[in-house]
Amino acid sequence: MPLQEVYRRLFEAFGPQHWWPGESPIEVVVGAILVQNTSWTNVEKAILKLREAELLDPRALVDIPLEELEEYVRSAGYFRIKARRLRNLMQFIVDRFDGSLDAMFRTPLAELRPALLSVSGVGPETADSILLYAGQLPTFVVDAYTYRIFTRHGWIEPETDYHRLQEYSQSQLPDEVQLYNEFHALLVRLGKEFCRKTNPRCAQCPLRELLPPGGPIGSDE
DNA sequence: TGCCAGGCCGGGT
DNA sequence: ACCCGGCATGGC
Repeated sequence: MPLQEVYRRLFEAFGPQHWWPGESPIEVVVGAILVQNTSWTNVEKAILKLREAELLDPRALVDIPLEELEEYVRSAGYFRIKARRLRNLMQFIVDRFDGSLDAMFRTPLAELRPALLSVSGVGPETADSILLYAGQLPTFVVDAYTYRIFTRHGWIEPETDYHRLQEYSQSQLPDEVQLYNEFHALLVRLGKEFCRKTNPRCAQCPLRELLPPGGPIGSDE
C-alpha cells in the first residue's frame, strides 16, 4: 500500500493535528519520557506541575532530589521509573551539551539518535519523538498505533520490528519533517478513534476502503 | 469493575 | 537472540 495515499486520506479526514500539543522543546522532551505506555491526559498533569514549579529545565531537573521529582511526575504512572529515566536524560543533556537543547539538536541526526538510545530509559520511539517533535529532525516515529494499523491492513508482517517498520515507511515517503510530524500525529488520531486494541470501529474508519477483503487482520498484538 | 494507555529495561532461558 | 514480568496512575 502506498503510504502517500494513506497520508492523503488521513489528512483529508482529520486535517492538521498541530503536534506536539503546543509545547516548548523541553516540554516535548519531558513529555516523550512521561508518555511511555501511558495516556496523554495523565502526562499533562505532571507537566503542569513541573511548569508551575519552574522545573522545565535540564539543570533544574538534575538538581532536585529524586524523591521530589517522583512526586511531580506521579500522575504519569510508573513514577519511580520515569523519574529516573527523566533524570538520566537530563543528565545526558547537561553532560554532553551543557544543558542546551539547541546545542543538542545541532548535532547531526545520524550521530544524535544513537547517543539518545544509549541513555537508559530512552528507546527508539522516545528517541524519534524527541528528534522529530522537539528537534525538528526528519525521522519517522513508530508506535503501537502505527504497528496495529499497518498489521491490521496487511501492509506489514506481524513480526516486523521497529526499525524495519521505520525503514519501510521512510523508503516510500519524502524525507520531510513536516510530513513525518503530521503523519505520526494522524496515525495516533486514527488509532484512538478507530483502531483501539479492543473495540475497533473499522466500519467508520476513514481507511476502511483500504482494508483487506476479509476485514482487519489479527486484531491483537 | 477490569482493562487499557503515544515503552523500555533487566533477568531468565 | 528471544521471551517475559515489572512498572502505576487515571479514565471509561
